[in-house]
Amino acid sequence: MKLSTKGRYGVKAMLDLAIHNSEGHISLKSIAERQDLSENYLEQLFATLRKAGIVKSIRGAQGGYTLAQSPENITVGSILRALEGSLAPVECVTESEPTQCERSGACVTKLIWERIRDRVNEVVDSITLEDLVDQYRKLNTKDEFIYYI
Amino acid sequence: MKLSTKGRYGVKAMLDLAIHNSEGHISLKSIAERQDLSENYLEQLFATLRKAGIVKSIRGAQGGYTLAQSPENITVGSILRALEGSLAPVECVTESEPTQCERSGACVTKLIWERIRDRVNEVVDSITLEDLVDQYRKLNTKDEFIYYI
DNA sequence: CTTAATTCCAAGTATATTACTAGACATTAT
DNA sequence: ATAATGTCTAGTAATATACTTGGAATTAAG
Repeated sequence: MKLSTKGRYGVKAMLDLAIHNSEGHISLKSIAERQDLSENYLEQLFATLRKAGIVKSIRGAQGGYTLAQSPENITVGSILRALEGSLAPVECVTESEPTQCERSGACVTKLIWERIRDRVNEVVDSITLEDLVDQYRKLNTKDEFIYYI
Repeated sequence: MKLSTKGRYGVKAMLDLAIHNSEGHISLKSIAERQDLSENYLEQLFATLRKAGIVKSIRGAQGGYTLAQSPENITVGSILRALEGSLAPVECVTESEPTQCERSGACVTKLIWERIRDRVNEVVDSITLEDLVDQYRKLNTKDEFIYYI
């Protein structure tokens, strides 16, 4: 039941981007350096995020990425689902195209997996990038800048 | 964020065992046949469940397994955590021995992972084998026996 | 116009994990 | 004595993860 690095790095990188959102285009290189992540690997994650309409890119020198929507409209859930796929704990309760077994109509354990799926989605869909930026600013006051993400 | 087959098969097999709990010792062979699982693989899962004190075994011919506690005292959470380890979505918020990074004291994303962990635990700890057996009996009335798990 | 900085794209790869299988041994009811 | 079980350890094929590599396309700045 672990998230992969895609989800973890993705949220971290998106929070970094949100924190610097007012500064124009942000390069992956700068995000990778600040967050100590592989730039090449981040490229793949941001390709996915771009296709999901969560970030916008500008190519060329001085190019980079910006949020495609304002931070209060980007949820952790949308980031995680873009990068990880459905957060359902088993295939058969995936929201979109569940691959149902022949017993799915009256499966007892399925009820457990659905409840887990729904609670997880509730949590991640209730937290926006704005919430995280606010938390970040509370923890990182200007006089003791420590940059925790 | 997927469960492995350990967790899925484990809950399935434990529900099967709970359903047949009144019939004495249940062999892995019979569980494997009814649930269409590998008997050898189930052995490994039940070795773990036995060490966790969730099932008891009787060796020799006509031996098998029984629940170590009554069904209302065995939660899905205890089964899943025995087989999968912590259900936390990332290592750093594992309940017992979290491997903390140097930033953990004031990490923003950590708050997300803790909330997911807590909601998942709430769900699985609130569902007992008795609940599942009840559900099962409702879905599988005697006159239309279909044995869905 | 050239260069450097960037995104974009497609493959390749080492490592780890998963989901088993295989086989030998120990125990016990019949 | 035998057959039916659980117990234990090791091996293994397939898959997924977490990247790396290399090159092409784009564009701001000098």
